[in-house]
Amino acid sequence: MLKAERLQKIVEQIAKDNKVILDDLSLLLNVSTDTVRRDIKELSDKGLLKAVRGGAIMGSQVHPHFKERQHIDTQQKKVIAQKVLEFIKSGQVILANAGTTTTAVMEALPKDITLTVITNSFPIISVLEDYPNVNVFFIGGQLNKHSFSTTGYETIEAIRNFRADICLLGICSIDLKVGLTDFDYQESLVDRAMIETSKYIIALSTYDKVGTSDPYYVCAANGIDVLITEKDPSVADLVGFKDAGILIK
Amino acid sequence: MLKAERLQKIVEQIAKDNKVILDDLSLLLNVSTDTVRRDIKELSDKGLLKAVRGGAIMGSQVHPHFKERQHIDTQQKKVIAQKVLEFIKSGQVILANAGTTTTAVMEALPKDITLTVITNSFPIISVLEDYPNVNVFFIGGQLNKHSFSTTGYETIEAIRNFRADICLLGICSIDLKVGLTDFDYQESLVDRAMIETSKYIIALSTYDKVGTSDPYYVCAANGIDVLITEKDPSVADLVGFKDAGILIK
DNA sequence: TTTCATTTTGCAATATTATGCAATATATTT
DNA sequence: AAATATATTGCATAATATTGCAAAATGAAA
Repeated sequence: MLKAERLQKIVEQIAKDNKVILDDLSLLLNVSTDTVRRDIKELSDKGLLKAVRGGAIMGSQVHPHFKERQHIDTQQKKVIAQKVLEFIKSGQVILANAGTTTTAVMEALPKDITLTVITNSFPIISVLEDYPNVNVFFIGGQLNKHSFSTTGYETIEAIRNFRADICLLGICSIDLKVGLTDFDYQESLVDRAMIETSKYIIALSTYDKVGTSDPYYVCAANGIDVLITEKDPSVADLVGFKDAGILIK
Repeated sequence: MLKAERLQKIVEQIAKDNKVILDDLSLLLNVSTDTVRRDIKELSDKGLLKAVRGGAIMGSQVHPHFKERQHIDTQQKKVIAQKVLEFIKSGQVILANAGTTTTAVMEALPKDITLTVITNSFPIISVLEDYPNVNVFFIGGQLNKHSFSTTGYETIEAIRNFRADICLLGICSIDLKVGLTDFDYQESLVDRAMIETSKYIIALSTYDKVGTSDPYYVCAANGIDVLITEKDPSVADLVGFKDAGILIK
């Protein structure tokens, strides 16, 4: 049986019974429990179900579409998320922009952490739902159906009413000379506003975005305090940022 | 049975009966009371219920979580949604509050309709994503994890910046003498603000909420223009509203 | 085809988690 | 205070998860 078939059957089962059990699937699909476990993990990463000990159950029915687009570069983003955690302390006020990387960071937070998170990202909201001690403030505005976030005048104005300890900035492009840039004008404005109102800027970028640029300027490279990628800080392309006074992780 | 299933069932029970008893659960779920106790502790840590001697009761919020409410009375809500459609014309500006009924209305909209929708409800956003001609404005504010909506000062202020043609108001309780009331103070304030800034108020209520009341006042019964339930307008309990000048559908 | 790289899969060793039991402690009722 | 019910703790066992690894399968390029 093809792997794709297996995944399909698992999804079908879940739709039918609201749950699947590891051993049952192993028997039904004629593969080891290890494989089933890996399959479930994969589907879980795509947000199609929720992996639990011993099997899987239906994930959140409320916003399934938010999660479906997050399955790109999952591994790198998880590495970045782990690196971010050392900067986040209980009780802080965190401003987070919209993006799959910032969402991955939220997913990596310990379930009992106490924080205030301010964001304009709907996927982040759906993650933080399950964090009882995280106080969430959502920034309103015009819905952007591509980024699943709000933008526009009201969004910018609302951001200016906050002072955050940390700004978590998932970014489109970063280049030592050009600085941070975005391919969406409205989002670049949001990023700017977030940077201006935060004490400490942590930029999150997968390594392939380093050295690239987009049409809309956000800020100079040294406008950020930390740059986090999934690679080791000693990688050649990153040392330039270090020399510019940016902490590389 | 999976542990995750057990936890779900406990939460369901609590939502239904407002309480659970250790021994009952132990029997129902086929696990020792020790395990049930540990499950309850876990859920209690997440804030989903309050552990007490001998079992558990509902936490601070009296009403069940949106995820659970979403699946009750679905049929009635669909009937209501269909009735609402005749009031909604292309090009209008609609203000919608948070609730499973208003969400059901959005789901019933024709996919190609042109509208502007202003809301503080996250589930409505996730529905309207798929409507290419619906311009959506989200009202920011403090996240309320039970209703999946925003409330608070900023929310109220933002609402006041709009003028809507129609206000779709999913309601908690309505009584001819007491008027509209809500069980959540913050949401009652949002409802008030929405009513004040809209030209035409359509209240949506399943029939079982007619004649009931909650602690927080929203507006007088005749403060609304239309009342829509799943029942026929000729039903005895509804004619009183008709006499008060409210259109019943 | 053959070769090489990548992905998939199963296995084994190890770590983690879940569960029931029993001993002890604490609360509640009589 | 005594009796009863419920909680807490530590522990042993079983179930499940994770990790690294090697064999097999698959796919792409020569």
